[in-house]
Amino acid sequence: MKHIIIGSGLLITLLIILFKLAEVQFTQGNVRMEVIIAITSVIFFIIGIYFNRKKENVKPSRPEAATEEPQVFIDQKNLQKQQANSNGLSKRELEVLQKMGEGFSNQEIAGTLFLSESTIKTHVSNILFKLDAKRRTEAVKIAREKGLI
Amino acid sequence: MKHIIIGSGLLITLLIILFKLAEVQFTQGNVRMEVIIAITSVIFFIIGIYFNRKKENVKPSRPEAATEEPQVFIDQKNLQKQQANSNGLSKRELEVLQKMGEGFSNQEIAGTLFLSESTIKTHVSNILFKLDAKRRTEAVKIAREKGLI
DNA sequence: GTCAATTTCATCCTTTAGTATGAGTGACTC
DNA sequence: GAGTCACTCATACTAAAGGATGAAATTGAC
Repeated sequence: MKHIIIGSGLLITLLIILFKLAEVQFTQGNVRMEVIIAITSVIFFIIGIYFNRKKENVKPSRPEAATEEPQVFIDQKNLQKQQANSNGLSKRELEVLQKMGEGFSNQEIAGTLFLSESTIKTHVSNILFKLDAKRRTEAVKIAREKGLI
Repeated sequence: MKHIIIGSGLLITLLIILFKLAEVQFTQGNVRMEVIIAITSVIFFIIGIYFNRKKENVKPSRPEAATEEPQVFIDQKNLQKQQANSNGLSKRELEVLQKMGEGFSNQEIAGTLFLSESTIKTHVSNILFKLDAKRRTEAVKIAREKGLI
Protein backbone atom coordinates (compact mmCIF):
# COMPACT_ATOMS: atom_id res chain seq x y z
CA MET A 1 0.00 0.00 0.00
CA LYS A 2 2.83 2.32 0.88
CA HIS A 3 4.48 1.56 -2.44
CA ILE A 4 1.45 2.61 -4.38
CA ILE A 5 1.22 5.94 -2.60
CA ILE A 6 4.89 6.68 -2.93
CA GLY A 7 4.94 5.44 -6.49
CA SER A 8 1.96 7.55 -7.49
CA GLY A 9 3.51 10.57 -5.83
CA LEU A 10 6.77 10.09 -7.66
CA LEU A 11 4.96 9.54 -10.91
CA ILE A 12 2.93 12.70 -10.62
CA THR A 13 6.00 14.65 -9.57
CA LEU A 14 7.86 13.32 -12.56
CA LEU A 15 5.01 14.28 -14.84
CA ILE A 16 4.90 17.82 -13.51
CA ILE A 17 8.65 18.20 -13.81
CA LEU A 18 8.47 16.93 -17.35
CA PHE A 19 5.68 19.34 -18.23
CA LYS A 20 7.41 22.33 -16.73
CA LEU A 21 10.72 21.41 -18.27
CA ALA A 22 9.11 21.01 -21.66
CA GLU A 23 7.29 24.28 -21.27
CA VAL A 24 10.38 26.24 -20.35
CA GLN A 25 12.55 24.70 -23.00
CA PHE A 26 9.77 25.06 -25.49
CA THR A 27 9.30 28.77 -24.91
CA GLN A 28 13.02 29.33 -24.96
CA GLY A 29 13.16 27.35 -28.14
CA ASN A 30 16.52 25.80 -27.44
CA VAL A 31 15.45 22.17 -27.52
CA ARG A 32 13.88 20.06 -30.19
CA MET A 33 10.50 18.48 -29.99
CA GLU A 34 11.88 15.05 -30.78
CA VAL A 35 14.16 15.08 -27.78
CA ILE A 36 11.31 15.72 -25.39
CA ILE A 37 9.18 13.05 -26.96
CA ALA A 38 12.04 10.57 -26.91
CA ILE A 39 12.73 11.19 -23.24
CA THR A 40 9.07 10.86 -22.42
CA SER A 41 8.90 7.63 -24.38
CA VAL A 42 11.80 6.05 -22.57
CA ILE A 43 10.62 7.14 -19.14
CA PHE A 44 7.11 5.84 -19.56
CA PHE A 45 8.30 2.68 -21.23
CA ILE A 46 10.29 1.93 -18.12
CA ILE A 47 7.45 2.97 -15.86
CA GLY A 48 5.16 0.67 -17.81
CA ILE A 49 7.46 -2.28 -17.24
CA TYR A 50 7.91 -1.47 -13.59
CA PHE A 51 4.19 -0.96 -13.08
CA ASN A 52 3.44 -4.31 -14.62
CA ARG A 53 5.99 -6.05 -12.46
CA LYS A 54 4.67 -4.52 -9.28
CA LYS A 55 1.13 -5.31 -10.20
CA GLU A 56 1.98 -8.95 -10.64
CA ASN A 57 3.83 -9.15 -7.39
CA VAL A 58 0.96 -7.62 -5.51
CA LYS A 59 -1.87 -9.36 -7.25
CA PRO A 60 -0.77 -12.46 -9.12
CA SER A 61 -3.32 -13.19 -11.79
CA ARG A 62 -2.23 -16.78 -12.53
CA PRO A 63 -3.14 -16.99 -16.20
CA GLU A 64 -1.85 -20.56 -16.54
CA ALA A 65 -4.03 -21.93 -13.82
CA ALA A 66 -7.08 -20.07 -15.01
CA THR A 67 -6.92 -21.61 -18.46
CA GLU A 68 -7.43 -25.17 -17.35
CA GLU A 69 -9.03 -25.13 -13.96
CA PRO A 70 -12.80 -25.07 -13.97
CA GLN A 71 -12.89 -23.13 -10.72
CA VAL A 72 -15.90 -21.06 -11.54
CA PHE A 73 -18.29 -22.63 -9.07
CA ILE A 74 -16.77 -21.30 -5.90
CA ASP A 75 -15.31 -17.86 -5.60
CA GLN A 76 -11.58 -17.50 -5.79
CA LYS A 77 -11.06 -16.94 -2.14
CA ASN A 78 -12.89 -20.01 -0.97
CA LEU A 79 -11.19 -22.19 -3.51
CA GLN A 80 -7.85 -20.97 -2.32
CA LYS A 81 -8.78 -21.67 1.26
CA GLN A 82 -9.98 -25.12 0.36
CA GLN A 83 -6.81 -25.98 -1.46
CA ALA A 84 -4.71 -24.56 1.29
CA ASN A 85 -6.53 -26.49 3.95
CA SER A 86 -6.58 -29.80 2.17
CA ASN A 87 -2.89 -29.75 1.48
CA GLY A 88 -1.44 -27.06 3.67
CA LEU A 89 -0.16 -25.24 0.63
CA SER A 90 -0.41 -21.49 0.40
CA LYS A 91 -1.32 -19.54 -2.70
CA ARG A 92 2.26 -18.70 -3.52
CA GLU A 93 3.42 -22.23 -2.94
CA LEU A 94 0.85 -23.49 -5.40
CA GLU A 95 2.16 -21.08 -7.97
CA VAL A 96 5.69 -22.31 -7.46
CA LEU A 97 4.49 -25.89 -7.56
CA GLN A 98 2.83 -25.20 -10.86
CA LYS A 99 6.08 -23.88 -12.31
CA MET A 100 7.94 -26.85 -10.93
CA GLY A 101 5.55 -29.12 -12.76
CA GLU A 102 6.30 -27.27 -15.96
CA GLY A 103 9.93 -28.20 -15.60
CA PHE A 104 11.36 -24.84 -14.66
CA SER A 105 14.45 -24.40 -12.53
CA ASN A 106 14.39 -22.34 -9.37
CA GLN A 107 16.12 -19.53 -11.19
CA GLU A 108 13.59 -19.57 -14.01
CA ILE A 109 10.69 -19.61 -11.59
CA ALA A 110 12.23 -16.66 -9.79
CA GLY A 111 12.43 -14.89 -13.13
CA THR A 112 8.84 -15.49 -14.17
CA LEU A 113 7.43 -14.58 -10.77
CA PHE A 114 9.82 -11.64 -10.28
CA LEU A 115 11.20 -13.05 -7.06
CA SER A 116 14.67 -13.98 -5.88
CA GLU A 117 15.96 -17.51 -6.13
CA SER A 118 16.23 -17.59 -2.33
CA THR A 119 12.52 -17.08 -2.04
CA ILE A 120 11.80 -19.85 -4.50
CA LYS A 121 14.08 -22.17 -2.57
CA THR A 122 12.21 -21.41 0.60
CA HIS A 123 8.91 -22.08 -1.11
CA VAL A 124 10.19 -25.29 -2.65
CA SER A 125 11.47 -26.48 0.70
CA ASN A 126 8.10 -25.82 2.27
CA ILE A 127 6.34 -27.57 -0.59
CA LEU A 128 8.54 -30.64 -0.24
CA PHE A 129 7.86 -30.72 3.47
CA LYS A 130 4.11 -30.25 3.13
CA LEU A 131 3.75 -32.82 0.38
CA ASP A 132 6.12 -35.21 2.16
CA ALA A 133 8.39 -35.41 -0.86
CA LYS A 134 12.14 -35.80 -0.98
CA ARG A 135 12.68 -34.24 -4.38
CA ARG A 136 10.90 -31.82 -6.67
CA THR A 137 10.13 -34.57 -9.14
CA GLU A 138 8.41 -36.50 -6.39
CA ALA A 139 6.54 -33.39 -5.32
CA VAL A 140 5.31 -32.93 -8.87
CA LYS A 141 4.17 -36.53 -9.01
CA ILE A 142 2.29 -36.22 -5.73
CA ALA A 143 0.77 -32.91 -6.75
CA ARG A 144 -0.38 -34.47 -9.98
CA GLU A 145 -1.92 -37.39 -8.15
CA LYS A 146 -3.70 -35.05 -5.79
CA GLY A 147 -4.92 -32.95 -8.65
CA LEU A 148 -3.17 -29.84 -7.43
CA ILE A 149 -1.67 -29.12 -10.82
CA MET B 1 10.78 -14.30 -34.27
CA LYS B 2 8.17 -12.98 -36.66
CA HIS B 3 6.42 -11.25 -33.78
CA ILE B 4 9.56 -9.40 -32.84
CA ILE B 5 10.11 -8.15 -36.37
CA ILE B 6 6.50 -7.07 -36.84
CA GLY B 7 6.42 -5.56 -33.37
CA SER B 8 9.59 -3.62 -33.90
CA GLY B 9 8.35 -2.44 -37.26
CA LEU B 10 5.08 -1.22 -35.78
CA LEU B 11 6.90 0.46 -32.94
CA ILE B 12 9.23 2.35 -35.24
CA THR B 13 6.35 3.30 -37.51
CA LEU B 14 4.45 4.58 -34.51
CA LEU B 15 7.44 6.59 -33.38
CA ILE B 16 7.88 8.19 -36.80
CA ILE B 17 4.19 9.02 -37.03
CA LEU B 18 4.36 10.53 -33.59
CA PHE B 19 7.37 12.59 -34.49
CA LYS B 20 5.91 13.87 -37.71
CA LEU B 21 2.57 14.61 -36.13
CA ALA B 22 4.23 16.51 -33.35
CA GLU B 23 6.35 18.41 -35.79
CA VAL B 24 3.44 19.45 -37.96
CA GLN B 25 1.22 20.38 -35.07
CA PHE B 26 4.07 22.15 -33.40
CA THR B 27 4.88 24.36 -36.39
CA GLN B 28 1.23 25.09 -36.92
CA GLY B 29 1.00 25.95 -33.29
CA ASN B 30 -2.48 24.60 -32.83
CA VAL B 31 -1.69 22.01 -30.22
CA ARG B 32 -0.16 22.26 -26.82
CA MET B 33 3.05 20.67 -25.77
CA GLU B 34 1.42 18.95 -22.84
CA VAL B 35 -0.97 17.08 -25.06
CA ILE B 36 1.80 15.59 -27.11
CA ILE B 37 3.72 14.59 -24.04
CA ALA B 38 0.64 13.09 -22.47
CA ILE B 39 -0.13 11.03 -25.55
CA THR B 40 3.44 9.86 -25.75
CA SER B 41 3.37 8.93 -22.10
CA VAL B 42 0.25 6.85 -22.40
CA ILE B 43 1.40 5.08 -25.53
CA PHE B 44 4.76 4.11 -24.16
CA PHE B 45 3.32 3.20 -20.82
CA ILE B 46 1.10 0.70 -22.59
CA ILE B 47 3.95 -0.48 -24.78
CA GLY B 48 6.02 -0.99 -21.66
CA ILE B 49 3.36 -3.18 -20.10
CA TYR B 50 2.83 -5.13 -23.28
CA PHE B 51 6.56 -5.60 -23.80
CA ASN B 52 6.96 -6.93 -20.31
CA ARG B 53 4.07 -9.31 -20.66
CA LYS B 54 5.30 -10.64 -23.97
CA LYS B 55 8.71 -11.27 -22.55
CA GLU B 56 7.13 -13.41 -19.88
CA ASN B 57 4.88 -15.40 -22.11
CA VAL B 58 7.64 -16.29 -24.52
CA LYS B 59 9.77 -17.93 -21.86
CA PRO B 60 8.15 -21.35 -21.53
CA SER B 61 8.82 -22.51 -25.05
CA ARG B 62 8.14 -26.10 -25.77
CA PRO B 63 6.18 -28.13 -28.24
CA GLU B 64 2.88 -29.16 -26.80
CA ALA B 65 1.13 -30.26 -29.92
CA ALA B 66 1.70 -33.91 -29.16
CA THR B 67 -0.42 -33.98 -26.03
CA GLU B 68 -3.25 -35.96 -27.52
CA GLU B 69 -1.66 -38.20 -30.07
CA PRO B 70 -3.83 -41.18 -30.83
CA GLN B 71 -1.75 -44.14 -29.72
CA VAL B 72 -2.25 -47.05 -32.05
CA PHE B 73 -2.19 -50.47 -30.48
CA ILE B 74 0.37 -52.70 -32.04
CA ASP B 75 2.11 -55.57 -30.33
CA GLN B 76 4.43 -54.66 -27.50
CA LYS B 77 7.63 -55.08 -29.42
CA ASN B 78 6.61 -52.98 -32.35
CA LEU B 79 5.19 -50.36 -30.08
CA GLN B 80 8.46 -50.11 -28.27
CA LYS B 81 10.36 -49.91 -31.51
CA GLN B 82 8.04 -47.25 -32.78
CA GLN B 83 8.34 -45.18 -29.65
CA ALA B 84 12.06 -45.59 -29.66
CA ASN B 85 12.31 -44.52 -33.24
CA SER B 86 9.96 -41.62 -32.96
CA ASN B 87 11.78 -40.20 -29.98
CA GLY B 88 15.22 -41.70 -30.25
CA LEU B 89 14.82 -43.29 -26.85
CA SER B 90 16.06 -46.81 -26.24
CA LYS B 91 14.30 -49.40 -24.14
CA ARG B 92 16.55 -48.84 -21.15
CA GLU B 93 16.21 -45.09 -21.41
CA LEU B 94 12.45 -45.43 -21.35
CA GLU B 95 12.73 -47.46 -18.17
CA VAL B 96 14.86 -44.79 -16.55
CA LEU B 97 12.52 -42.11 -17.79
CA GLN B 98 9.64 -43.95 -16.18
CA LYS B 99 11.43 -44.00 -12.84
CA MET B 100 12.27 -40.34 -13.21
CA GLY B 101 8.62 -39.62 -13.66
CA GLU B 102 7.87 -41.45 -10.43
CA GLY B 103 10.10 -39.04 -8.60
CA PHE B 104 13.05 -41.31 -7.90
CA SER B 105 16.61 -40.07 -7.54
CA ASN B 106 19.41 -41.44 -9.67
CA GLN B 107 20.59 -43.52 -6.77
CA GLU B 108 17.15 -44.99 -6.20
CA ILE B 109 16.73 -45.77 -9.88
CA ALA B 110 20.11 -47.47 -9.85
CA GLY B 111 18.91 -49.53 -6.91
CA THR B 112 15.65 -50.67 -8.44
CA LEU B 113 17.21 -51.49 -11.80
CA PHE B 114 20.32 -53.09 -10.29
CA LEU B 115 22.68 -50.71 -12.04
CA SER B 116 25.29 -48.25 -10.89
CA GLU B 117 24.49 -44.60 -10.43
CA SER B 118 27.00 -43.78 -13.16
CA THR B 119 24.96 -45.73 -15.63
CA ILE B 120 21.80 -43.95 -14.61
CA LYS B 121 23.52 -40.62 -14.99
CA THR B 122 24.59 -41.54 -18.49
CA HIS B 123 21.06 -42.60 -19.35
CA VAL B 124 19.58 -39.47 -17.86
CA SER B 125 22.00 -37.30 -19.81
CA ASN B 126 21.05 -39.06 -23.01
CA ILE B 127 17.36 -38.72 -22.22
CA LEU B 128 17.72 -35.01 -21.59
CA PHE B 129 19.58 -34.61 -24.85
CA LYS B 130 17.11 -36.64 -26.87
CA LEU B 131 14.07 -34.94 -25.39
CA ASP B 132 15.71 -31.53 -25.66
CA ALA B 133 15.26 -30.88 -21.95
CA LYS B 134 17.49 -29.03 -19.55
CA ARG B 135 16.32 -30.75 -16.38
CA ARG B 136 14.74 -34.01 -15.39
CA THR B 137 11.53 -32.27 -14.42
CA GLU B 138 11.32 -30.79 -17.89
CA ALA B 139 12.07 -34.19 -19.40
CA VAL B 140 9.24 -35.72 -17.39
CA LYS B 141 6.88 -33.01 -18.54
CA ILE B 142 7.82 -33.52 -22.18
CA ALA B 143 7.59 -37.28 -21.83
CA ARG B 144 4.15 -36.91 -20.34
CA GLU B 145 3.05 -34.66 -23.16
CA LYS B 146 4.35 -37.10 -25.71
CA GLY B 147 2.63 -39.98 -23.99
CA LEU B 148 5.89 -41.77 -23.31
CA ILE B 149 5.06 -42.35 -19.67
C1' DG C 1 -4.15 -2.26 17.06
C1' DT C 2 -2.55 -6.92 17.81
C1' DC C 3 -1.24 -11.37 16.36
C1' DA C 4 -0.49 -15.32 13.43
C1' DA C 5 0.44 -16.68 8.96
C1' DT C 6 2.40 -15.52 4.69
C1' DT C 7 5.82 -13.80 1.83
C1' DT C 8 10.12 -12.25 0.97
C1' DC C 9 15.25 -12.53 1.15
C1' DA C 10 19.89 -13.85 2.79
C1' DT C 11 23.91 -16.91 4.09
C1' DC C 12 26.18 -21.09 4.83
C1' DC C 13 26.42 -25.65 3.93
C1' DT C 14 25.58 -30.48 2.00
C1' DT C 15 23.71 -33.35 -1.37
C1' DT C 16 22.11 -34.38 -5.84
C1' DA C 17 21.97 -33.59 -10.70
C1' DG C 18 24.11 -33.03 -14.85
C1' DT C 19 28.37 -32.66 -18.29
C1' DA C 20 32.38 -34.45 -20.51
C1' DT C 21 35.12 -38.03 -21.62
C1' DG C 22 36.83 -42.56 -22.07
C1' DA C 23 36.31 -47.35 -22.25
C1' DG C 24 34.87 -52.32 -22.10
C1' DT C 25 31.26 -55.80 -23.60
C1' DG C 26 27.69 -58.08 -26.18
C1' DA C 27 24.46 -58.24 -30.10
C1' DC C 28 23.46 -57.47 -34.68
C1' DT C 29 24.37 -56.26 -39.59
C1' DC C 30 26.84 -56.18 -43.83
C1' DG D 1 35.75 -59.57 -39.35
C1' DA D 2 34.66 -54.72 -39.16
C1' DG D 3 31.40 -51.44 -37.88
C1' DT D 4 27.53 -49.83 -35.33
C1' DC D 5 24.67 -49.49 -31.42
C1' DA D 6 22.94 -50.20 -26.87
C1' DC D 7 24.40 -50.88 -22.36
C1' DT D 8 27.43 -50.66 -18.72
C1' DC D 9 30.67 -48.19 -15.56
C1' DA D 10 34.25 -44.86 -14.02
C1' DT D 11 36.45 -40.34 -12.93
C1' DA D 12 36.49 -35.51 -12.54
C1' DC D 13 34.21 -31.59 -12.73
C1' DT D 14 30.42 -27.76 -12.62
C1' DA D 15 25.70 -26.48 -11.74
C1' DA D 16 21.61 -26.91 -9.37
C1' DA D 17 18.85 -28.40 -5.65
C1' DG D 18 17.86 -28.78 -0.98
C1' DG D 19 18.37 -27.95 4.36
C1' DA D 20 18.84 -24.96 8.38
C1' DT D 21 18.37 -20.75 10.30
C1' DG D 22 17.42 -15.92 10.97
C1' DA D 23 15.02 -11.88 9.87
C1' DA D 24 12.00 -8.28 8.12
C1' DA D 25 7.78 -6.65 5.81
C1' DT D 26 2.81 -7.62 4.64
C1' DT D 27 -1.50 -9.30 5.03
C1' DG D 28 -5.78 -10.84 6.99
C1' DA D 29 -8.48 -11.93 10.78
C1' DC D 30 -10.15 -10.75 15.21
